[in-house]
Amino acid sequence: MGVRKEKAAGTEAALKDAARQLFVERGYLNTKITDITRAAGRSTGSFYEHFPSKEALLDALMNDLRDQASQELRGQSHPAHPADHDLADREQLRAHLAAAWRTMRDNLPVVLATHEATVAAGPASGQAWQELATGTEMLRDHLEQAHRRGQPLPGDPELVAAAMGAMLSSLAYALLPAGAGGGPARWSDDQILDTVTSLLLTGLRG
Amino acid sequence: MGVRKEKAAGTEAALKDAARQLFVERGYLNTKITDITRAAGRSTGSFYEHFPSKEALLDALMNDLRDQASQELRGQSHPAHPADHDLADREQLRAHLAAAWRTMRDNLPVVLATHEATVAAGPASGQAWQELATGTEMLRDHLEQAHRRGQPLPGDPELVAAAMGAMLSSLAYALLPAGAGGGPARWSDDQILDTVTSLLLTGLRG
DNA sequence: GTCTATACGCGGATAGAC
DNA sequence: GTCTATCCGCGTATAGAC
Repeated sequence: MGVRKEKAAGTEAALKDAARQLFVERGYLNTKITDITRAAGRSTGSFYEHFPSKEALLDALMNDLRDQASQELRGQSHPAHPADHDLADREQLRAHLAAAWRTMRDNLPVVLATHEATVAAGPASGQAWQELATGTEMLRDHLEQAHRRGQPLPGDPELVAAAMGAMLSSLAYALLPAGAGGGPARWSDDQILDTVTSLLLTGLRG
Repeated sequence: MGVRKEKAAGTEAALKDAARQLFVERGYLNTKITDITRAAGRSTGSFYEHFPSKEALLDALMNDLRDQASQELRGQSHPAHPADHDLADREQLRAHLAAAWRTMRDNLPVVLATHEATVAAGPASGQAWQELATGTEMLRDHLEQAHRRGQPLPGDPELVAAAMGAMLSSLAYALLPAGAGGGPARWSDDQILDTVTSLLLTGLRG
C-alpha cells in the first residue's frame, strides 16, 4: 500500500471509496451517480456494471459494514457480547455509549447516507421507527433483562431503548459531520459522552 | 363553514392546505409541485403565481406557524413565558415536554417537512445542528438559569438542552406519523411523555 | 388569476464500439 | 470491463391565450 490504494483496488472498490467520501461531503441525496464515477475516475456507464442503482451501492456499503463488524467481534474476546451488562452502572453505560459513538464516527458516510435514505422514504413509510428500533436492539435486551431482575425502569424497555438511541444518533447527526455544530467542534467526544451518560443515568437531578 | 372550506378559501390557502396534507402522507421530498396543484384542484402554472418554489411555500407555512404561535401566546396568561421554571420539578418538566409534543403533533406537516428539508441540505451544511439549537433555546435558557442557581447539571446547558430536544424530536419523527411505529400506535402520548419525563428527570436509576 | 401547452435541463439508464 | 454517445422520463418553469 505504497501510493494510497490508487488503481490497485478494483473499480468497484474505487466507486465505493468515492461514494463514501462524497456522502459525507455533500450528502447522499445530493450526490449523483455521475459525481461518484467522476470522483472515482471512471465513466458513467461503468457504474452499472457493478451496481444497478445508487440504493444498491448503499446496500453494499452497509453489508461491508456488517461483515467487518461481525468479523471484529469474532476475533475478539466478545463471544456474543455479555448480555448481563448493568446499564445502571456508570462505567458500563458509558462504555456502551462510547462504543456506539465510535461506530458512528468510524462509519459516518454510511450512517449518514442511511439516515438520509430513511428520511427520503417519507414519514408514512415507518422506516424512521424501524431504523430506531433495530439500532437499539441490544440496548432493549439489556433493559429487559434488568427489568426482569427487578430493576425499576422509566417505562417500556423498548421505548426507553428507542429514546436513548434517539438522543445519541440525533446528536451524532448534528455534531459529527465536519463543519457542523457551528464551526470548530464545540465539544470533545469525551464531553459529549460524559454529558449524555450522566443525563441518561441520573437525569437532570443528577 | 358548511361544506368544508371549499373554494371559499383563496387559491393560496388551498395550495397550502393541499401541501400540508401531502407532506404528512408522502413526505416533503416526495411531493412534487404538480401533486400539490392537482390535490388543490388548480393548474400547474397557477402555483407560481403564489410561490416561486416549493421551498418558498414551506417558508410560508413556517411563518404561518410562527404567527399563530405568537398570537396564541399574546392572548393568554403567558406574558413572556415565566423563565423561572424549575425543570428539576417533575410536573413542570412534564408540562414542558407535553407542550413541545403537542406543538409537534398539531403542526406535524410543517415539522416533518422542515426536517426533511434540513436532512436534504446535507451533513456539511450544519443545518441539523442549527435546527436542534434553535428548537431548544428556551430549554437552554431554563437550564442556564438553573445552573446559575447552583443546581448541578449533567454538562454544558446548551449541550444538555440539545440532547433533550434530540430525544424528543427524534421520537416524534419516528412515532407521530400515521402508519409509523409498526401499525396502530403502540404507546399513547401519555405513556411516551411519562417515560421521557422520568428518563430525563432521574435517568435509568430512577 | 387561472388555464393549457410546451420548452428546458438534469440525471438515470442503455447501446454498442473497443 | 470500460468507454463514448445518446436516449428518455420526470419535474420545473415559462409563454401566452382566456
